[in-house]
Amino acid sequence: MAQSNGRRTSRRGIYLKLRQMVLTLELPPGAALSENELAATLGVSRTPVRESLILLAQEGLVQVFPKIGSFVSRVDPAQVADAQFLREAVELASLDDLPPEPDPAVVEELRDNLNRQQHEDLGLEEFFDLDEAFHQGLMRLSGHGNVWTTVAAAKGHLDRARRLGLHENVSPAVFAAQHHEIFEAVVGGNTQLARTSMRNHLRAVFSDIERIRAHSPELFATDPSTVPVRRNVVVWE
Amino acid sequence: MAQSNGRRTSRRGIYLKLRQMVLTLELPPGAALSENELAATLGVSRTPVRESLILLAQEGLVQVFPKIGSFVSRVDPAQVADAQFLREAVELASLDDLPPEPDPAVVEELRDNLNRQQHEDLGLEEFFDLDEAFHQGLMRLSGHGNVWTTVAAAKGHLDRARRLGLHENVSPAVFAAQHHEIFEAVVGGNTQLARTSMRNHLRAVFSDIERIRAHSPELFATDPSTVPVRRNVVVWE
DNA sequence: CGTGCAGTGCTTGTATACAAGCACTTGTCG
DNA sequence: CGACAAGTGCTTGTATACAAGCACTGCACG
Repeated sequence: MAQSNGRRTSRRGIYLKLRQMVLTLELPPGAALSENELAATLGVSRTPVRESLILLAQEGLVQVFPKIGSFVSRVDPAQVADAQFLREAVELASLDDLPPEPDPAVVEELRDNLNRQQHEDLGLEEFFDLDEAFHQGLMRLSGHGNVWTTVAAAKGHLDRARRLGLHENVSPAVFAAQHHEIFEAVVGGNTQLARTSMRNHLRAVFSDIERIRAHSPELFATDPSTVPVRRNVVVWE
Repeated sequence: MAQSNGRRTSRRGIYLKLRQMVLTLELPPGAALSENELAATLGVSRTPVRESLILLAQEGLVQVFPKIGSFVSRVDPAQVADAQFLREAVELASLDDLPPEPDPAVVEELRDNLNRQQHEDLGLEEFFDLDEAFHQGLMRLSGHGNVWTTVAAAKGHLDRARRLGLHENVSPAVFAAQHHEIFEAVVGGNTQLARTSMRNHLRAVFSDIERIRAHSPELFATDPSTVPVRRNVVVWE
């Protein structure tokens, strides 16, 4: 329910850019962020950078330690589980509010989305974008499109865990098929089938994460608050 | 899932104070907020005040119009409905995850909470605090206590609408009784009854709001973005 | 060789200065 | 009298300066 008015400020752009970089793991979990360094790189002053980091910190994607440093937060399994519970509760409840006659425009949009998911040479980021749009479209179908904003803001840790998973192996094809199954149940008016399909889909996504955690534990937070490590000062020349 | 580390900064205190004032309607919907004025009142510089307002803006409690002004956002019926849907979905789903043997400590805490709700001379703010703690306690019972943080952050508009409602008339006694009903069903292990009780309770809270909206429409937002009005410059002496 | 302590360079938090713009007031001119 | 334009005072956005503190380096001394 972020209420940002459309005015263009440099902060807005920086916030979106950093957020994207964190979610896509271009800025990996644990990476050190320096307000000064980011400001220099982006060609602005500390102020808009700092304000962006504060917003990201409130979302849980960044941790700020006063007088020490700012870091991309490690993927917290507890927050992943919380986000999983949240999205499952919301998306399933949304299915109960589907109208008898869904908006044809949205249905068409979803159908087009599914077609694109089946393309052979689909990049990972493209798939994630389509996945996001698909789930949000379903929420819009039941009139709760804006609630997706809240869910999306809360599932940053889950999204990063998913990207870790799909980076390893596993083609998106399986998930695309599940999307299709959900869609057919929805347009067919079979709410019960839609619910079970959706639940299975979301749980499958979730179970993938546990596998990854055993594989790459260093990207996950172990203790509730892992100790921040100031990076060594490296001087070039 | 706000990830604020415990370090004490003046921003933290200011943010919490302003948030409280907005939620309790001490700063009423539509009120103009000036960064300079707030800074002077609180005895700090613009910086921590400004950063607090940015956070409140992201929560939707404040609207910032560059070069024009900052305002406490009017209660948006759409956001109230969104929050209602969100909390209902989450709280009902949480009941499904109740363990066979609930944590005795939390159960005791809830029982104590309910006792306090029955006090005759209970102030409104005290009731709201108890109400908040009760619902959060139920979530902790099923292991989803942290998800409540996300829900709480998203339901600012709903909370303000509720306060408008209870300011008018209606004693909290009715809601306290519903709390009791839910609690008994939970400790009795009757999940189905708990669900229906919870749903009825939340819907009762929600229906109260529609009544208020007809009564005091000026506090609600009408258009998606109501036009901000710069307050007239008043000079004393 | 080991230990302690000052020094250095970074970090974020806060305060302040300047820039850009909206809305209203007021003066001036037709 | 009416209308237009410059002026005034506020607003937030951005840039910069200073304050406080952590972590490490490296030297001095026992």
